[in-house]
Amino acid sequence: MPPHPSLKMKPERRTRLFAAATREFTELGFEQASLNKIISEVGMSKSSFYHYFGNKTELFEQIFAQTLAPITKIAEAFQPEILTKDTFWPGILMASKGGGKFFASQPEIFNVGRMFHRNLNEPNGICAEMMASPLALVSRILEHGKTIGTIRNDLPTSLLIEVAMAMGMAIDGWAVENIQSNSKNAFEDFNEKVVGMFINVLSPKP
Amino acid sequence: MPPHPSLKMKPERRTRLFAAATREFTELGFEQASLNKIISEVGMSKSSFYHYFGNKTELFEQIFAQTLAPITKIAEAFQPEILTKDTFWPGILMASKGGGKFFASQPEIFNVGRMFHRNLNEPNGICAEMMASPLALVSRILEHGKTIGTIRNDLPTSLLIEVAMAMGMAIDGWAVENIQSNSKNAFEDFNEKVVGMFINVLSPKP
DNA sequence: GATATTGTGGACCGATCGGTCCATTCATAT
DNA sequence: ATATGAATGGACCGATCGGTCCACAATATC
Repeated sequence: MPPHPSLKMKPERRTRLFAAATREFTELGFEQASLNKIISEVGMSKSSFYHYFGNKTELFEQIFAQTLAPITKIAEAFQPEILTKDTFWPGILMASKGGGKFFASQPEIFNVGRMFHRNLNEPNGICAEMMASPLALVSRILEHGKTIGTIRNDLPTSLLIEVAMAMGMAIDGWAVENIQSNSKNAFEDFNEKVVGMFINVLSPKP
Repeated sequence: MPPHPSLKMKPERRTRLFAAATREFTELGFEQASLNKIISEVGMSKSSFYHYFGNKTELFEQIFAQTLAPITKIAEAFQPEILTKDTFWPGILMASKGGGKFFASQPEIFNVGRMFHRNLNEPNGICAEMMASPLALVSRILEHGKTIGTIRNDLPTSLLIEVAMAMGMAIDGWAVENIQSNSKNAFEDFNEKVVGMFINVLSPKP
């Protein structure tokens, strides 16, 4: 893959464009988002935009590529099969904290993540593709957890995935709007409680 | 409130219109749904439509009024304050089963419910209004549960609401697509497990 | 059968959409 | 100074949107 043409843009301009686009995509969803509004917001003309991007979709994809793709790389390197009955949940918790740090280090990633979530169910299927490998990872984690007895076996994995994803998104959305305190303790406490909720739902029931 | 003009339509035609609209609204969301497509699908002209409806929004609202409003009436009559420590979760389970029966008795309500969920986050705010009282009810249930010690007190109610709602929607969506067996036993089992998941997440933690 | 009311087809409207096109400007390298 | 390619402004395109309007058809009332 050759480098994307938009990388030739003046970085500051590219950043402002991406910020405006992220806001618009998040608020309205991909289809409903107005490309006209995005570019007029940053004072860019149609021809300039189409000089750097083939179409609206490419803008979306480039934002993803710049901020979220590195995370999926990390996630792909994660080997759930290594986890044992004793290390399973601590491993998840550690990964969660690590991910949290990564997120905290570049805050705009929160917004991109929300944009991503917001558009998962759009009929264009852009996100569905990008989500394929992370989804497969979650599936692997849950299936492995079932074999070693740390994940409940009485409900289908597909349901557990849906529920876990929905919980994660809900918690993330709530956190973005309600946690402004940067108190590190509070954040760690919260993180542990969140993982606790997943344990409550997903671990085997008597 | 005078009766809505659309009630004068030939019932069979109204039903077909509502079915097509529900499908479109569910698949694409309110804004993205094409009114042109809906009416052409049922062979109705623009003028006919606007003879019975003031605008696109009224169509959405009428579908809601016809199928979901009765449920919210029932929900509003529900008095969570009556529940005690012993009757809390059994009461919820019973209500859940009752609701399930009501749903099962008129299957198209599933589709309308999904349409409703699908559009909750749309920026038009139509659903947000309709959702106000059900949301308030959930809030009352959780707050009351906190005072009698059946709901965990270590996390804010607003977060618990978000998580519970997200779980419910995820489970509902999964069930609609994956439960076709009409085996009554299987359904009751599933219902109990679902309530169990809510108990796992929401009940107090040591 | 004449009259009034209700229902209907379809052309039309302004707005907005994503996307194209081209003439001009700007920067850079020789 | 000039040639060259990248960058830009802005008019324009066809399509689609929700919604309006009016002339005509159907139905009901007398």
